[in-house]
Amino acid sequence: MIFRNQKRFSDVKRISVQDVADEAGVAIGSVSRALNGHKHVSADLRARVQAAADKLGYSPHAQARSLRLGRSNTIGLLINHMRHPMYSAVVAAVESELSGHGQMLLLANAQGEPLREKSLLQAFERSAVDGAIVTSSFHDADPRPEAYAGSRLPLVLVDLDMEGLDRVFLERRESTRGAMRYLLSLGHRRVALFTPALDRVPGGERLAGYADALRQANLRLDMALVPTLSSPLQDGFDPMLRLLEADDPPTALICLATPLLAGALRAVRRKGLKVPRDVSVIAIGAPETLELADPSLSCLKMDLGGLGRHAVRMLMRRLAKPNAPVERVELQTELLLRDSCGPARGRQERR
Amino acid sequence: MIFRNQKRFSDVKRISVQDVADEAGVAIGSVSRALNGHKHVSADLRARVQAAADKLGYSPHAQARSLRLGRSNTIGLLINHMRHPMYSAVVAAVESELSGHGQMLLLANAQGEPLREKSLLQAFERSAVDGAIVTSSFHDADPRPEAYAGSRLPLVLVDLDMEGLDRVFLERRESTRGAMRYLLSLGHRRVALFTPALDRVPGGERLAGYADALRQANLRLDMALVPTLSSPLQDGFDPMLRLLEADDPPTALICLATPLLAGALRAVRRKGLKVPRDVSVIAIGAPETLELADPSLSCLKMDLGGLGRHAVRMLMRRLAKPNAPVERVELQTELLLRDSCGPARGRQERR
DNA sequence: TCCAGTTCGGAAATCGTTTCCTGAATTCTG
DNA sequence: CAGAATTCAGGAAACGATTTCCGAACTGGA
Repeated sequence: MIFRNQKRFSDVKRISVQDVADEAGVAIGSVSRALNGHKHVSADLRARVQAAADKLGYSPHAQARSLRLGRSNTIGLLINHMRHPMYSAVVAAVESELSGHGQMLLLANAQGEPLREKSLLQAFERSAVDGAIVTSSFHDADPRPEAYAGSRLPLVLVDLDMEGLDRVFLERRESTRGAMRYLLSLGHRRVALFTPALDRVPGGERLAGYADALRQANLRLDMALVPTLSSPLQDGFDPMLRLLEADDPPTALICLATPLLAGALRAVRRKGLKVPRDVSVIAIGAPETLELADPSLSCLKMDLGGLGRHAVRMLMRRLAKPNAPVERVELQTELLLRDSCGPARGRQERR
Repeated sequence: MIFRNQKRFSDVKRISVQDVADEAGVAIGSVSRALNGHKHVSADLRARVQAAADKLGYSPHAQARSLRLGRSNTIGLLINHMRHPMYSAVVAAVESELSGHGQMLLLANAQGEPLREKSLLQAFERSAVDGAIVTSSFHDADPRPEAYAGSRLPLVLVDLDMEGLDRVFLERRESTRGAMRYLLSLGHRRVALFTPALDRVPGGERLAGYADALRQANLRLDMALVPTLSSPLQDGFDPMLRLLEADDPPTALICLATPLLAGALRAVRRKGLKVPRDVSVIAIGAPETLELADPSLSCLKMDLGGLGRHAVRMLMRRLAKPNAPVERVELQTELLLRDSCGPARGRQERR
């Protein structure tokens, strides 16, 4: 008999401040003042109202309250690729950070479609969220300033460095250069780089760092080692196999920690090669997602939690002081050395 | 000059149905009727109103509307462990399914704390979500019927089989028995089982299936092979190492695909053992999260997407017909054989 | 001509809350 | 003790949208 079952949804009326007022025998306005800790409320009234509210199990209707107050204590989080491990980590971080601020989280997924992204931002406005955090995954070469700037909402951009808006993003160029320099110092001369969308910001930055290191070492940039990949969710098997079967195969790989990496490692195994004996590997991603790999993979460690935490902090700051100067935070990316890199050997010696 | 920057948040007034009415030179009621597709609205009026709305960029205030309408087109999703790969997959599935229904998603994380879970359900009620999907991770031996049944919201339970509420959950006992039987058929006699919280539902079911298989094979259940694990996020290294260094070490492992598995595999490597030569492994989890493992891991494949899809479908159904009979869906779990299991050898032969 | 049906304006009620206004009661101040 | 200041609480307005009710103007058909 615990469950009155389906019927319970319909037959329970929502109790309002009016009901509490009736119960306590006071005016409706007094209830509100008593519950919201206004000054100029007698202890007696406060107690009576509190008792009545408890007895009836009253809890204020958030929508009505936010209609009146003009704020909802809810923020929107717009994700572009939920399946991308990077972004699920951001969701987790944002949620956890937000709950500490007494805010709720409205989540939406634009799936990388600019149109959908725009309509979701509008939906956020309609829902009267207080602000929104937007993570862009597939950046256009020219990001979409009109969509963001046209929004009436306070926005924080995650992982997209766009003028005029609060934003937090990961450093990529310098750290990729560092990873590359490390591999070069081990004697590697042919290093493959697997990162999608080289014509857009994240991929472009990595390519730039990669090229920087080659230039500094007076080595030629061979774009055959940097295959064109459309999506981070693409399987890396075919591209890697092609490279390994080509004339002058790579002895090392820098690769985004997505199915790209899983596929690339499969290709390495398929060819009977070993990491790090034959191929050194540096993954780009969160160490947690690399746990299953053997040997443990060296990686460029992206601070995904930091993205979420800073985004929330920035948004709260913006809500508190709407006219504060725009903030721009670049999170450092660290090269974490583990067991997947070794000295180059093999083919080079024949030269 | 595209960005009027911070000031744009304050100086743009929200435009209301009244503004649209003025712009179109019609009455406020007509605007509402025109936009909401009422009958008895001339094509001319409809066009004029639409034009005015577009020109002003009007979009109705969701809070005000839902206050009046009594529904918010938002549903709540209560997660218990965002970091658990299982639940992030459910989030993704729910989000994607929901967007097809024109609903928004309010996300909250109870972090496995019953108190927090209860207060979040209340927050959902306050937020006037139309319904909620609740995923329980750490089930109490006796789940929390009072919290769920006491809620005024239409609820769908994910992965918790509780009478009286719509629910979808994974089959565990039978599939674990199947995995175990398979390992026994390969000659394994000592199989470790790594699944947390044996005294609660998910762990208990698996243990039951494990024991079933042993009983059918007339083998003794040795609880030394089923260590007590407090959390799925615990590292499996220590427990596995202890087992491998004990007198009669396991030759196979069935393990939840979380840090438990990553740690257990590290322990296997640490002892200089190989999968599947020395230790056969069956993971319990989503194949996507196992991609990096070498060799590729056989697994009990949980249909996480199915959990999310069914949950949304059930909730939509419940909202449409509040008095429909309670629905209960059990999703089958499939044993996916890959390269991590082999015949038992070694120690057994000495017997 | 009359009646029924369509179309739209205007005003008012409603959802549940907070806040402003106002008046009464009480306390302080000189 | 009179006047000023403060405290307290009731009543009503406001937030923005939808909906209902009523009435007026118009159309078309019998």
